[in-house]
Amino acid sequence: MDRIDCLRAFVRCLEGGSFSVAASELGIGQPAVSKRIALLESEFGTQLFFRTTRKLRPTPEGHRIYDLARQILASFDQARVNIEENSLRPSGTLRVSVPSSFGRRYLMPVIAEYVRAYPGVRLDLRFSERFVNLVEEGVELALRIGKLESSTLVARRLGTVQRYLVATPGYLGGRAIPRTPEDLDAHQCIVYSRLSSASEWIFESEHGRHVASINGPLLVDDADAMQEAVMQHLGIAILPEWCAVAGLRSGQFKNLLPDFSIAALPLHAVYPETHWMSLRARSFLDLLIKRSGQFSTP
Amino acid sequence: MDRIDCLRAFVRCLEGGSFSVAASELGIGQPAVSKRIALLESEFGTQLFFRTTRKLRPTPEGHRIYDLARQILASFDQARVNIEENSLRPSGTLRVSVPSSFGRRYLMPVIAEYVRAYPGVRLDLRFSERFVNLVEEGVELALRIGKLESSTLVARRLGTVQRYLVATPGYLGGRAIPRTPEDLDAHQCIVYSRLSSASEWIFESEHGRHVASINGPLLVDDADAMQEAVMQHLGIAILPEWCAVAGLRSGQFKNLLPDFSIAALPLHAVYPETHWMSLRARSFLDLLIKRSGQFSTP
DNA sequence: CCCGATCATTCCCAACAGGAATAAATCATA
DNA sequence: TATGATTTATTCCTGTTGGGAATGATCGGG
Repeated sequence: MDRIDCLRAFVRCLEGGSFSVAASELGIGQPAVSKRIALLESEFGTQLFFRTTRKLRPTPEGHRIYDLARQILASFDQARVNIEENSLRPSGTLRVSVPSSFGRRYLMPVIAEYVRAYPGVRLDLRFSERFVNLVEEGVELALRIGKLESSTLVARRLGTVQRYLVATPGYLGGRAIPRTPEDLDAHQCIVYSRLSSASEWIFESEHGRHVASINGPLLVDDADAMQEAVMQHLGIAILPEWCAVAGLRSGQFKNLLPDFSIAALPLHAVYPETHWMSLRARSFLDLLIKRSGQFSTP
Repeated sequence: MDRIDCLRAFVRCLEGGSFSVAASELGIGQPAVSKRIALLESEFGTQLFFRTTRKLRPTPEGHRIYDLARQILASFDQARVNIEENSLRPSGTLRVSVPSSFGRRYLMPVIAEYVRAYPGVRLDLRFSERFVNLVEEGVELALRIGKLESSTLVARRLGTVQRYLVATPGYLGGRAIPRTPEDLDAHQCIVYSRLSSASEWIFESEHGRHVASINGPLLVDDADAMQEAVMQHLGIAILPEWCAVAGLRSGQFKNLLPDFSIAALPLHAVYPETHWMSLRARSFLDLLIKRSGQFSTP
């Protein structure tokens, strides 16, 4: 028997002066009220009402309990209201894990829109290339680029990230421009260390699959840093589109092996499976989905 | 499911950082804890913990609920303690209904003893000749003299009140002293109006039962007033022993018809039947029983 | 003295809480 | 990579219990 309900019944009885009235107010039968009061009385080991079939008068103990019951019910209802009113409008702290360079480049407009739309939410952006443990860090939503490791997380695909093999004319000057993946063997390759394919790059062409084994001198775990390294003429790298496009358009970067395609990477939002996804996370995800067209540069 | 217990489980989980630990602390199984948290989550419509099998971290809503839950549990436990500590020692207001003159004469020593013994109790003595409605007036215990009307009250016999037919020499002077009940017809009889036998007095002798019909000019509903009337030489009255004895001993009163006995009246303590008689009432009743020997003058 | 109102009790049924067993997941370690 | 230990979720089963209808008892009024 729910003691909150018992206390509620008790309060109604005391205020209404009758078990039957309280019963109909509570939408239950009169026997239920009798039992709830009886249960409270045995719970506290004391009588709460002097009562006959006609009169109902609280005992001194009843009066004492009444005050405390009001307090308890107020706290409980406050808890409910507190939560409910905050579930009409997103609120609380929403912690989101975002790949650093992707986030900085593509996400900021969405972030701005979200922050403006939901002023009740405190957004805690965690930029990181790592696949953080969501639960441990209290992260409700994460964006992830690349093939997902199997997990219990729910994944929602948001888009696709194209990648380009690029280098600067400054680096290429004097070197033989690669025509096939195999030619990369003779080049300085800058490797993104977080992908599983760190030691080999895979290309597809009409003739099938080509695997180039890489022995570059530089491993980096940040796309922006990799782009910077390319701009410093340090070598050839596979850059995600948001790092490559500007340079390609301006002519700073040359797109190498244009006839060989590099597998695009999927972009996912992932989150723990739960019966009760918070509204703040839900609305963030919805906004991500709505704006997912912006996550690539046509 | 008791939401108080659910909140308790929730608090233990948050503080202990684990469902299992909370379960063993609460002396229940781990599945029970899982279910209680799940119930709270559906109650509030929000997730309370980010959790995997290894980590447990409260959500923002969980934190908010935590504070309120602590408050609720504190109130509840306070209610319990409040009541329990007051049921070790009698406390509260004990309202007792007492026949006026009997109470003033015989009860005061017991009252004094009770008040000294149980300083936590506020004793609310209601002197009245009426048989008050206990529940309506919030009276937990009543002393009643005379035959009890049938009722649902529990009655505990405390003793017997002897009655005497008395008058003053001052009244009798010049009149014929009654020798038989029938002689009372020629006398001024002072009648106690509360007894059912208001219009006739009944005597017993070795020859059987005698009924004297009374036509006194004075009806009184207070024994002390009746005694006073006798002392004013207004007539003959049946006085309870505590009103009669002093006068009889001092010679102020003459005991009439000594060969005819007047039915003694029973003295009862009555109280509503209840599963949870308060300790204050219980101890008062116990004291009454222990001291019931004082309720007559040998 | 009967009638209406009210509370307590009984009885029955559906719902549910609780535990054991099991599944699933996570993390550490070999 | 595989295994084991630990922890939570789920399932299934059973005993308990909450709830209502019906009934009984009591009170107060006409």
